[in-house]
Amino acid sequence: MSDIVEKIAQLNAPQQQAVKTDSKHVVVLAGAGSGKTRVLTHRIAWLVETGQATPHGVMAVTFTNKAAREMKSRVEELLPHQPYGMWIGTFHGIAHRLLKAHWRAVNLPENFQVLDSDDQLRLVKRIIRELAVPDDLIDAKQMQWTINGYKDEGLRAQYVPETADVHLSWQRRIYVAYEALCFRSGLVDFGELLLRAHELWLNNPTVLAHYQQQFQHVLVDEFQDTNRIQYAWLRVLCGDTVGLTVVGDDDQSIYGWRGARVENIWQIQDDYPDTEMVKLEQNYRSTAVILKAANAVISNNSKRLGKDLWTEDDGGEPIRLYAAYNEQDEAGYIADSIESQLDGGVIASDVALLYRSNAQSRVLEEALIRGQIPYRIYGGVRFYERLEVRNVLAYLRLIANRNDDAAFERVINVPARGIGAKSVELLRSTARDEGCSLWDATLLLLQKGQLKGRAGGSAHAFQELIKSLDPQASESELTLSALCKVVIETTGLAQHFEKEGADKARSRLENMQEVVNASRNYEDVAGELTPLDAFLSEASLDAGEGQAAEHEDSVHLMTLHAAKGLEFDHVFIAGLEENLFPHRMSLDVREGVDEERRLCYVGITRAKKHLCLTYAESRRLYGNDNRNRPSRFIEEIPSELIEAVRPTLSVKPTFSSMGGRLAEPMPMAMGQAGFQLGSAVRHPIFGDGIILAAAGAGANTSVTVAFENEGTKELMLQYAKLTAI
DNA sequence: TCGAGATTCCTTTTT
DNA sequence: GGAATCTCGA
Repeated sequence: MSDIVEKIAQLNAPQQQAVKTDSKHVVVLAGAGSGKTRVLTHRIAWLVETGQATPHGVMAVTFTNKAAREMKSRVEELLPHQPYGMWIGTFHGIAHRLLKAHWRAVNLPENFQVLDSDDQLRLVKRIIRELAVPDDLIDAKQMQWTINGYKDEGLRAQYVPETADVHLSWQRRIYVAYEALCFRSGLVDFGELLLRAHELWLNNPTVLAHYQQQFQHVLVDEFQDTNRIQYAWLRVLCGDTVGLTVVGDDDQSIYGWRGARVENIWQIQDDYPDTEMVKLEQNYRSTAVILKAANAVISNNSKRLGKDLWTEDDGGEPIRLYAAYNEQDEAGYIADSIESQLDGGVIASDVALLYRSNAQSRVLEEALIRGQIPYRIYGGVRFYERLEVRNVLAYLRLIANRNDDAAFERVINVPARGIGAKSVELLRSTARDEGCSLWDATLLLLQKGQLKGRAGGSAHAFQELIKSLDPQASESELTLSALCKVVIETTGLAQHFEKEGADKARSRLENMQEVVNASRNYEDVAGELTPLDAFLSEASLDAGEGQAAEHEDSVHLMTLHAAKGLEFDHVFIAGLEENLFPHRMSLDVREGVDEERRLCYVGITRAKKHLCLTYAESRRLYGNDNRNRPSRFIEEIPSELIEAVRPTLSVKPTFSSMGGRLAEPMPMAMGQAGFQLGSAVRHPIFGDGIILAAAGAGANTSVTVAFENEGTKELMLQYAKLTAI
């Protein structure tokens, strides 16, 4: 007890207020770097230590598994004893846990599976096909998006209003069919987890009463990211008795496009008039310069709750701004900067390189590789979303649940075993007519002898294979990881991918091996679930960001979205151009630019010591060159905070001096030499430079190169010993 | 049924 | 520009 009091005494006044308040309902508006996680963890410890809540009576909700893990370990550090039974998890994880415990009450099969977005898309496509939707009226991706949108809003298919609009009514029909199919297959998508958990409360008063009794206090992190159904779920759970503390920052709301509602912050105050609001405005993370820039940018948004972040720090290096010729130059500059930072003793893992869209990462990666700088990309294609991994998991899912149609479809013909589109179509139509799963349809057709020849034999063999692997049906006493291994080998997946060519195959095999490794962690879990079920549900609810490589000393590359919640000494943000950041797509969405600006604010405030922004005057995107003006966000930063770094070039490249020429066809000889306009090159005497222009043809081809230290020179390609760098 | 060329798509995406 | 998906011929 005295321990936690001491720790809380080290917090600043508003933080202490937020931690110790007796108010039952608290909204903590916490600016970037103001210690919101600290407040949350300390409040949990305070509630427990003062006896206002038992560990069992605390629920803490986050959005990512990573955040949940982090919170758990930090709470454990604060408390003298291991807090047993505390509910710390993601919305989806907690919902999953509830549904597993009360599957009967929400009308789900005991072994229901979580459907990830790729499977979801497949199901949607299948339904669009089956319903024979008039050609191209409905796009599957968009339909998936629509369904998720409905679910985020808490809207089931039956409640979607019927309309005369052809498009909308088809959407409604597809949604209805999709729900039916999920139900039949025992599949639950991400939105469904929340929806069912909400219905669990609504339809089962005794269950709700039980949990309202159990929990004294619920705490929510990143509250600005909650959507309607998540709030509704919280609201019902908390009722009139359970305490609720939420922490959020309206300025860091960057998931509006996914249904997040900042308004939920107001909603609490409406629902609970006694709500106390605490603002945390002192920033402990960044230098004054960085903070001023962030404040200046975000002040251009009008709809704000209004916070003014301040810091005791009063200095800081200026923000560097580099205007690159093109994305190659930009990447080269960033790589060079990082290299010299590392030479100066900076640790690679204290450096982050952020960008707006994943497509930007390739060029940046290449530059880092050239500079031999260790890096690691966060996000991008997640581990459990990789093709080979998903195939292994699909086999496992089918072993766990024969009715998992999504898994069935994925692997029935992978590796190819002679059951092609025709046969699968037959299975589908039978399944539809009989209202059964694809697995049962296969059985039925085999019995009736309607699945003959090669397809029939393969289908039978396939079913036997799955059955033989099922630990429950056979006597095999395989451990989970051994089962994984067997699956990879006996199903032929390993050989299947080996055909792909050396490099790719190796990484595929490695990833599959990684599944085997990951499964080991579930072999001796205690609980109601079998190891297989535990592993599968975890796999679908966890992005699978490698835990092992976490602490490797490498530069972090990620999108701005992925960077939220993290902090780094040195931050680079690349691609500050109109149409890229703010993104083109945001420009015609209501309040789209505001959200982009918040994203920019998030990016800037990741930096503790030093921030570098870059933009390219010309950027090759999707195969053609684009010229965009520097991002408006740059102008919004007071110029006295910025130190502009131009490439060392005597003449500033303008459209007429350089861009005009960019549009001209490049002389053949240059391409043959492996160069293009904008290529970074090295000359034995003049040093490093960038090719600005080229003229002539064949042996007479000359290039204009801007050297870092020697100014701009025109060289004959034939004689100048230029090498690409 | 399979695999190679053709065509298409391309913002972010914690779950 | 590149992957991912689709289509068509063998």
